[in-house]
Amino acid sequence: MNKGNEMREPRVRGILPPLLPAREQLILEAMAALRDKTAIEAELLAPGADSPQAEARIDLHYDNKKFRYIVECKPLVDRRQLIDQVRRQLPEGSGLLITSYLSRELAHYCREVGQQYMDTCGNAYLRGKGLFVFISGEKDENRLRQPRTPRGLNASGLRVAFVLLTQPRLINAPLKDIAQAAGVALGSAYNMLDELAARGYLLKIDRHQRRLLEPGRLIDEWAINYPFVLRPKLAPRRFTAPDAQWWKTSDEDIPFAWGAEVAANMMTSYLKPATQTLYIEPGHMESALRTLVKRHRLRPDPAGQIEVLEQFWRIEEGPRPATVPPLLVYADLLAILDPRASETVRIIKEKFIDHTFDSP
DNA sequence: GGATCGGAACGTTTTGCTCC
DNA sequence: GGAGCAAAACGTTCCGATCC
Repeated sequence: MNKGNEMREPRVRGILPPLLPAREQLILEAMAALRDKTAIEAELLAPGADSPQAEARIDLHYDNKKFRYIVECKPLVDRRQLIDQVRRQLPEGSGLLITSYLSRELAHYCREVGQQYMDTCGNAYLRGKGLFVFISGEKDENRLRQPRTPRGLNASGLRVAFVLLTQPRLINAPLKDIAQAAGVALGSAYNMLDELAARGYLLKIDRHQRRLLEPGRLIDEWAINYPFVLRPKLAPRRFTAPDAQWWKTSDEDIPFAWGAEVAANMMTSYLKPATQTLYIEPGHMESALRTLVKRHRLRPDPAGQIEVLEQFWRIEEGPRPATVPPLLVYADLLAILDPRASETVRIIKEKFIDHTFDSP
């Protein structure tokens, strides 16, 4: 807590208990901040016989009077329950909570319940005979300055990016909807949007407006990373079928969507599928597989041409599409590394993906 | 042991309602 | 119409469990 003015070291008296260095530092910083804001001098003391369990005591000197406090030190106070817990531990009237930063709301709560506090940003609530201090709303500058380090796109990041790329209406949707569509937790969706913004893929205009930047570059990065990062987590299973043409049979009653080569065939009529990839909702996985196995006499085979994966996104309302979104077909085909597929890959990208973000 | 993620808790903003 | 309030919706932060 040094804002340009040379700060004197706060006073320390007596042999301090085995206080953790970080806690001692916290108390000293809070004492210095209080002196900066109010000119009230503070003195850190060892706990006395009256308060052997306390972390420390401090004396505040103001107007030729001394105010003694029993200190409870909490590096982080971010919720009311913690304040209530401290209140129960400390003696009424002389108990003092010292923390790194107390938000305006929690500061007001402390005042409401009568819990005196000091923080290292200069916020304080102190009340005694001839003493009244209430400061709240001082910002934690260290916290505000913390930079964010961009990381690579992980599985959750790929999930979120996928729904933004394939369902562009979600870009300005509430976080809750994005999280639900991507199948990730709300906190993860928030972190992943932050991640996309940090990597230059997303511009947060305000609370309700976002814009996808460089979708082409994001599509490329997504397609490159999907086979290695997200795909292995989709519980892949392989099968073979006695009839190589089994996939031509209509299975509309089973909740799955075609990916990779079969999807490419349906979209372009260009590629003759040698392998079949199916995406099934996790909730329907077992029943759908049972039906497929029975109907087409599939049998498990680690080297089989049929691959079954969990569908990782939630589809929009309406009839179930027969194929997965073009972006996923594109990524699956790229991963196959089969020269037969290269022309189809190009057609799918040009015809089904690139135009999606042409207009603003 | 560190990284990641889900979910709870909390803070803030928006929306809807009532009353004047 | 708009001020005031409450509830709902949403965004943000952080803890603890789990995974690697």
